[in-house]
Amino acid sequence: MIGIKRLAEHLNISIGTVSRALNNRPDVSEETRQRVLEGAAELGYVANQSGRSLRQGTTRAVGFMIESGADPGGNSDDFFLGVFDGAQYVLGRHHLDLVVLPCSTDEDPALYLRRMVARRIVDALIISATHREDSRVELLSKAHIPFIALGRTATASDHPWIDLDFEGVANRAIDRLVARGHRRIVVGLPNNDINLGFVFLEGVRSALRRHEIPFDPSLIIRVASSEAGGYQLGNEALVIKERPTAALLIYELMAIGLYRRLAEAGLQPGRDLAVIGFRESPLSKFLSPTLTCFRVSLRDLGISLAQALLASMPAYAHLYPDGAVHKMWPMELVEGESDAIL
Amino acid sequence: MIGIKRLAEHLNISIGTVSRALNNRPDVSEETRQRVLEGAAELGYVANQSGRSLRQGTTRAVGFMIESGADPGGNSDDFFLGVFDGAQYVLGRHHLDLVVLPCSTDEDPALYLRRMVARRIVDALIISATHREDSRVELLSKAHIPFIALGRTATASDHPWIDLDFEGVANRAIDRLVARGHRRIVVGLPNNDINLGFVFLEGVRSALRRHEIPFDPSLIIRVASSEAGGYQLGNEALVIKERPTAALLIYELMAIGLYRRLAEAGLQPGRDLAVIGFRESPLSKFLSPTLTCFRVSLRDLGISLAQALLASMPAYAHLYPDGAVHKMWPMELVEGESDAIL
DNA sequence: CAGCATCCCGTAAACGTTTACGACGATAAG
DNA sequence: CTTATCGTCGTAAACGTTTACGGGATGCTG
Repeated sequence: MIGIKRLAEHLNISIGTVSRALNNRPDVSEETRQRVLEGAAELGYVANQSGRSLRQGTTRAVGFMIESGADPGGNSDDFFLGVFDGAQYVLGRHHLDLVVLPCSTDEDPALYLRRMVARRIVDALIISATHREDSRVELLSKAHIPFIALGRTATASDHPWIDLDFEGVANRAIDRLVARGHRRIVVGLPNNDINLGFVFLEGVRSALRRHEIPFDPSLIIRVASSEAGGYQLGNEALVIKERPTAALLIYELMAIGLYRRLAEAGLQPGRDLAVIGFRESPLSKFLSPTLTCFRVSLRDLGISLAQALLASMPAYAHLYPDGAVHKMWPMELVEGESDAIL
Repeated sequence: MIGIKRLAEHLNISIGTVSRALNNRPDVSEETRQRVLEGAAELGYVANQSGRSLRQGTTRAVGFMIESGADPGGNSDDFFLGVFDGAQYVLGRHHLDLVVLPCSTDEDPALYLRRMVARRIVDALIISATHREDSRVELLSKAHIPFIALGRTATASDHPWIDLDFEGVANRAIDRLVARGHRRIVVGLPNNDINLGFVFLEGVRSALRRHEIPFDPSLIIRVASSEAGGYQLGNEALVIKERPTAALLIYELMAIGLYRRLAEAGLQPGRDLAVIGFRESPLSKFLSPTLTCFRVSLRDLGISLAQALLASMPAYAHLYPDGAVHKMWPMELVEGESDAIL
């Protein structure tokens, strides 16, 4: 593979000048710059990032960490692809590449991330699925590595984050169900310590308080964020004495499982049990009955994430003067047939 | 961030010795090696990959390219996560990291890949969704960059690839439908030049030939690999004179759309139209009626891909003496209710 | 005791960039 | 004519590693 040295002697120019020409520095004549660019194209020269990183202490790439192994199927993955798309759009304008870092199964995620930064694979990070107490945000903050979290932590500190407004949305969902006459509402939460579960629950409790409905802990059911979890939730919900009339599910996959369990019991969602699920997915409107849920505009979310990340990177902060962001991301109600009037 | 030099003077050892100790070279005493390891742990030293890459000409990472923007929702993405998981398992044993390279929307994929290798982001590549004529395999072959393709190309040459056995599976599906009395079978193919569409069609034609059923081009319908595409396929299928009695769909998302279109026409899949879809996804068994489809063990596929890739990398080839691989990946029938007897 | 092999370890070059610094010629100002 | 300014370019150091090479100490053999 050809380096800058070979390119320089091919053109009979010093390598310093070649470098300056390629990097659009001012102190090189327009004529030689053209020669250099043509020569580079001709020889197929592309800068070796190792050398560049070593000198500049910076790689032009940011990492996006997804949770792959941990919770398979937990998020139907149009989510990530949509967010990617937006983030990549913004980062691409700055010639930054976006690489995806899978969550290694047998390594501490925080250490893995530190390693990827120290190895100069990426300069900055987008992390998602933050847990209640998340070792990643602690380590990244302490190490002063630029990052943004999709999701808060319990001790939401001063690092930049954007979080889906699960609290607000839980409130609106409860309002809607109560307005339709429901008072016993079962709530499906994830059975791990992912933070949005707690946020969601908080929203439910505050809404119930507003409507002066006593909080019944037996209506809170924690299951896997999967179809199987939804099925199990159905199992547990059906044996609750004083049967609930509505269900609020934090993942749309749970809805599929719940639908199935209800069908087995000869019950029909939307008639025998009102169902509201988060988040809208490609499935939602092909379920029967169609699922009432909340939509988040994925691409815009990715764009905002990338912008907030850039704002927290010293080299780009001046372009995004709003500074590091703490933002609640709104979600929009999508009416389906699954939450009937009592 | 602390480098090897600081670590060396902290220990009063030369940096050469420190490097040798960390890399498990033989010519360093066991005692000093221990001291070095302890010191590294104490100071939190982790090798800078830029320096290492520059010296060795190698980064310990391989890239996995997915198609993100091009065909949104084309593959429901449990597919990629499953394959990842397997690939990462194998690569991790060799201390290789796996990074995902999204398919940039506004850049030629082949050039993008070349850039990622030249920039020393990755050493080798796994590419997927190969097209009929794929500029990526041409460029990567020519540049002697180690890679493996998930999917053949039209001019399937001597580069390593693993391909889902769409031809065999098309044969089995046709056999099954014919055995159940169907003779007019509509086939849903993707409307781009992704190679598996052609392979699939080839399988269909050979099966029809075996059963001495004339090939009717009007039964081949090319649509987007999405739910919307399936709906459109339904539109077109319903107006075919001499109505087909069965449908073979290359993507399971098409099945959802087709189901919907049939419902609107008052028809029921599995009774009025037999449906077989590829590939099994989390959805398949929650459709009603459940979808007959074919299963591929994703994790094993990822494992095989990684092994074949390693076999084609000079530094690892000796560990996988089977050499570069051309392999057809088997798929297993999952019986559902959607392909009725005529 | 000379000679030799062995075991460790230090020295320094090399990888491909970027960039501070200085040099050179040409032009403008005094 | 001298001096300052400016535009352009070459030189060389630096980034953090790895590794070929050589050298000193030690033990062994003859």
